[in-house]
Amino acid sequence: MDRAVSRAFLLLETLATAGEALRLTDVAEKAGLQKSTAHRILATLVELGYVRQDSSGRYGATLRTWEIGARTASQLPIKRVAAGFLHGLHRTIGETVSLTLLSGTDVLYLDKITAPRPVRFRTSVGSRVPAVLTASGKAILSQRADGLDLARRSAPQHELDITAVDAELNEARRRGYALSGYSPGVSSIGVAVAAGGAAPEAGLSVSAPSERLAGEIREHVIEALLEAGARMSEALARP
Amino acid sequence: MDRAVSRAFLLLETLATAGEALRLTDVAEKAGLQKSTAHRILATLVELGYVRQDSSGRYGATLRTWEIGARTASQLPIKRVAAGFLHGLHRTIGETVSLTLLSGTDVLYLDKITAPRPVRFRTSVGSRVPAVLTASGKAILSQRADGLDLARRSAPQHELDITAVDAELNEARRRGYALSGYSPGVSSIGVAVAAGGAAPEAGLSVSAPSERLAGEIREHVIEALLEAGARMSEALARP
DNA sequence: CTCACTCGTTCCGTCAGGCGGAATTTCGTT
DNA sequence: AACGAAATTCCGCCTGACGGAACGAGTGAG
Repeated sequence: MDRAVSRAFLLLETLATAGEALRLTDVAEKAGLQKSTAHRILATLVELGYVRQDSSGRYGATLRTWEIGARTASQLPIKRVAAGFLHGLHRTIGETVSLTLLSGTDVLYLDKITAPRPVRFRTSVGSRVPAVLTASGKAILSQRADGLDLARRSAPQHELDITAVDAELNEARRRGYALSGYSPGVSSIGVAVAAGGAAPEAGLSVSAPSERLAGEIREHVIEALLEAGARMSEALARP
Repeated sequence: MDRAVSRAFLLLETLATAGEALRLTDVAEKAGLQKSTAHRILATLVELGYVRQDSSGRYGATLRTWEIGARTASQLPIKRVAAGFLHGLHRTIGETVSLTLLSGTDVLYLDKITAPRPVRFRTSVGSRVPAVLTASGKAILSQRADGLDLARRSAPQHELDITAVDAELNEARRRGYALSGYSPGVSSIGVAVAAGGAAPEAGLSVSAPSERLAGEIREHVIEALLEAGARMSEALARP
């Protein structure tokens, strides 16, 4: 295991997470490296274009990482296939629609079309949330053999009642969709998407202020989601 | 300059660009590395979670890079500030609107809201296009002292007539916006955004099939863009 | 069924180059 | 000018990266 390589990525992640440019001393300390070591590796990263140094000497991540990451993401078949369905849902419903992907016990927000009437909740594309806390995540878990296990593994950190989660997943499996409201005042409805009979890994969800997802609108949204989920699963099955 | 580090990123970029999973032999060859060296570094990247190996042994980039890249991008002040203006433009115009950032002689697509009526041209978020070929890029160049130089530096690869470009940039500077149609059938209109009197680095643009950007609609779009550009520049000036 | 070929993986002797403590330079401050 | 703090460079030690070669697993042809 190449030490310099793992340290380089450690530094890069440190800078990307920091948000602001950091001084060498702080980067080194956060990463637990010797100053001279951090300096040498950072110089390499600067030369490669992944990091830049501002005029005051502070180090920050460039958009290079984002750029090559975007290349990976844009080539994902699931993202290509989903684009049309996301637009369709957004057009008929008019609220924020998201595409999520199961990643470990979390759900990763792969894509999103935000509502014209902006909602103040921040789950930006690229962010990671425990699957069991989200609507699409629950929908995915509900249709997987290891769903409850995945929920349990992220449970300790969130003081979940596993019995209640189990009941909720059963309910979701029965209905075909799942609900969530872990962010106060915001409701979500999610469905799972599976490629050709396999265990689902992706999900679609609609989020909006709770009052805008009530009554008959709610039924309408559920219907649209179920259809989009089914059609997208179908589209994924035959490449 | 840590050799292993630069090789690790070389391999990562190779995989991210490839789109499909690659065999060790091919990765090594594309990157110009010895098989055993590539193997060792790839094993490190797998351990770190940036690369994964499918059941047939092929290597592919994971979404890890995308994830930490997204973290960097989402923290960019310019992206936060632009979000509202992009939505505003999209709502009033109804066509695809983009946020671009000058990066060397290229323009980087930082964010985008695509039209409900989908247009078939692929400049996805994260992609890179020579600034002098795009509307927002020309708008940016037209307001920079080094604009013509930047255009010239990317010119040889694109057989540009520098005299014509110079004239076009002057025209754009005079009007405050720039046009483009390098993709046949698609027209774009772009304006520059500058933070507090400094040389502009960002741009806003509207793209649509040429026939939808004609006549009085066109005037309407230009007006909206000019106002959004000015207001956004203003918003960037006071942090 | 066997042979031949290819590709992934592992081994290992060599030595380049990563390591980090310390020295030096740079920068900002009083 | 002088001080302190931080960035950068230096340099001797020695680890761990390197890559050619050997090995093993898988595959297809005969």
